[in-house]
Amino acid sequence: MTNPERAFSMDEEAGATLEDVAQEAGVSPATVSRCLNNPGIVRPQLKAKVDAAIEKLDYVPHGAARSLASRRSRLIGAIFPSLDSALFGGTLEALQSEIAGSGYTPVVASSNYDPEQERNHLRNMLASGIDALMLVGAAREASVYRLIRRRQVPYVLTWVAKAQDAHPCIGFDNGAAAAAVTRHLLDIGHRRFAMISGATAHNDRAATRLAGVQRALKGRGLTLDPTLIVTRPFGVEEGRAALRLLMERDPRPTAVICGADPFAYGALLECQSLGLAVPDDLSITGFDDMWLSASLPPGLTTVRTPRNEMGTLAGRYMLSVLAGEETLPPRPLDFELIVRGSTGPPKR
Amino acid sequence: MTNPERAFSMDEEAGATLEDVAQEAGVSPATVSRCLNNPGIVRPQLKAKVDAAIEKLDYVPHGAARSLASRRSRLIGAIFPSLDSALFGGTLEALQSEIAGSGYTPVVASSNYDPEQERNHLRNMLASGIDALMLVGAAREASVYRLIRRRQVPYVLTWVAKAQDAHPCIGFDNGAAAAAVTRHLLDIGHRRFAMISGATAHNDRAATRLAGVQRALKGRGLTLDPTLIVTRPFGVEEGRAALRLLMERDPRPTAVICGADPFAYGALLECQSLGLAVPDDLSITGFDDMWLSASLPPGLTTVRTPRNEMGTLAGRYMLSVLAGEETLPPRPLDFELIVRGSTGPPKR
DNA sequence: CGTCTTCTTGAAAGCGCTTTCAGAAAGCCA
DNA sequence: TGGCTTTCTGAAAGCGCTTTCAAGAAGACG
Repeated sequence: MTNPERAFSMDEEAGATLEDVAQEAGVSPATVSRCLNNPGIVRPQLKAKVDAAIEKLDYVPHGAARSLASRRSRLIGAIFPSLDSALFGGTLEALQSEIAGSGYTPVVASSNYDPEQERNHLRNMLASGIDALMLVGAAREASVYRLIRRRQVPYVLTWVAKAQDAHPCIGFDNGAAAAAVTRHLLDIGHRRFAMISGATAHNDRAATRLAGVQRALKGRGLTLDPTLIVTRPFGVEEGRAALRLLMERDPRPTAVICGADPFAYGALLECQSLGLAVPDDLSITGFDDMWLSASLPPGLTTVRTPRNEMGTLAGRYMLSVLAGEETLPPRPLDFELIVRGSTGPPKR
Repeated sequence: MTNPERAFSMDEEAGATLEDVAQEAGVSPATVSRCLNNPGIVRPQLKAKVDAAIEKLDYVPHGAARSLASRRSRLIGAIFPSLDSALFGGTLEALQSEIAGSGYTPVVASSNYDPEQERNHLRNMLASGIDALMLVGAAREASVYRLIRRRQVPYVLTWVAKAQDAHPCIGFDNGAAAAAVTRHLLDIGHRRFAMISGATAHNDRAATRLAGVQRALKGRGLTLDPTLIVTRPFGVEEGRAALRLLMERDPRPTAVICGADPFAYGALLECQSLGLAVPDDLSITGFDDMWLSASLPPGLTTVRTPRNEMGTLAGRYMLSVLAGEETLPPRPLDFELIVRGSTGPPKR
């Protein structure tokens, strides 16, 4: 057990074990363990000795051993569709801050919007024994959820307000948000709409946003002309290209609803190139209120989504479930319609 | 917030263990273990039986037990200064893709550019038994490196080309990149420079970039007027504010070098507000070639940094060290000066 | 001052897996 | 076919920690 060498050199290679600490402090391993996990029940005097020994030996508990014995890994998995836009970064960062205080660490993966990759990462994470799991969106095969349930891992879906099978969700209503944007445009007089949407195939957020727009239009007796729906991967350049395409339609739309801010940035920039005045010739809206939306002239009308809050609450929710508390995910979070200069009454 | 039906029961419905698999397949646990870790050495016939048993029982190895016995966690730590800009997201995503194939998963944390937080996360990660570690930048207290070395955890620093104490680095020369930008401006005739820099306190990348600019100027017998150096937290609005400030100087600079693209985006937008023509009235440069740099008129002259490549190579380096191969980190990676419309000869 | 609780503590049994080590099986050569 | 080497397999000993369980110490009470 104890390495005899270590008695002589403090800087031995192997880290000190709990047993070493026990010996140093003159107590049993059990007591040291208790000091670490349940300090309340050990006599202060002993605890002080143990703390001193820990300090002296620079002891760090061995996570795997701990997990094995306690059946908890203190790891929380998080799988995002992508990490290299600022979109999910905020959620991840908030999640991380929230759980760090409780000694949990997130393990993360990016699925590149690919269900297959997501499933692989999930398998991997389950094998490494994550205690809880955060996913984005609800659209995935039932077998994936079965896998999770089977392992009894608490999980939460983010970026969506509700899912079909009563999965716990922490998010906002994408459809309502898209509808709100649409109604704003309707209210100021627009009648001919176009939409630049992210791919809806495995992305229920994109799909729901599109549906929200359509629903709002239908509520006023209008429909979204299918030739005025352009579906693209997310990106500024994609937004530019999409706008150029839309401007070739006849008659042109007077408002372009973008399913994500980067599209809208591209659209705004392309208008500038084409010499179109925003909002007089064309109104443009975004989605998410990302970092440039306030700054890019004339200011982007968009929906502020609670992306940090979702991370925080998802973390809090999982911690609470892990603590054995009876927990219900909060009701759908609020979004906020931010009206800026990129929308106005149609002038034609 | 409570519910009689608990969302999840904490009762363990134990999953199949390796021993169950062994029994099902009629072999010893050792053989099953070998099938998992070293399939080559077990007779195909037996392996088939084992595979069938694994399939049948839907067996997933227990990560903690595995780690404990093998002394490897298959976890690789990565601590970033921030995650909610797109800057480090690309590095993380690339790292993740690179190591995923080898069965490793990244555990990540964000330090918010705060050494204290970084240290805490590091402790946490060491405790959870990461096999390797990726950090950003080299500037941190020696005690932090001691902590890592003590645990014998292979590590690599990214976003820097070299560090004082021969830490393994995978990155590019920030100073040379900044100098390249500066020389470009010098070459087209600029003589009066300003800089918008990130905080240099615990950020050696920012510090090195600033130093690179100063070095390049000194090479041509010029200096950077201290009143023309504005230090700000990264952000578009901060860039705007900084530019406004700089335009109040007399005489005005003819070129503003930004230590990061978001600053430059803000600066460009503020010029637009102020009615300044870029590049005729003012040349502006950025750093990192982020997603909007090509699109934001008139196109931002900037330095393309190998942010994905750093993630990939850092992953590859760590895997290679973990595989016991003798590995040298690659020589400093290339950056690329991208000249776009935001720079031109001073017209005044 | 003895008995009954209530707190603390230590001994010991694992948690599920990997990995020697030694033995069995199979292959090889004469 | 016998003796030797080379594969392959199984038994068993942990990896470092948590967590019963029972015993000892300390306090409460008559």
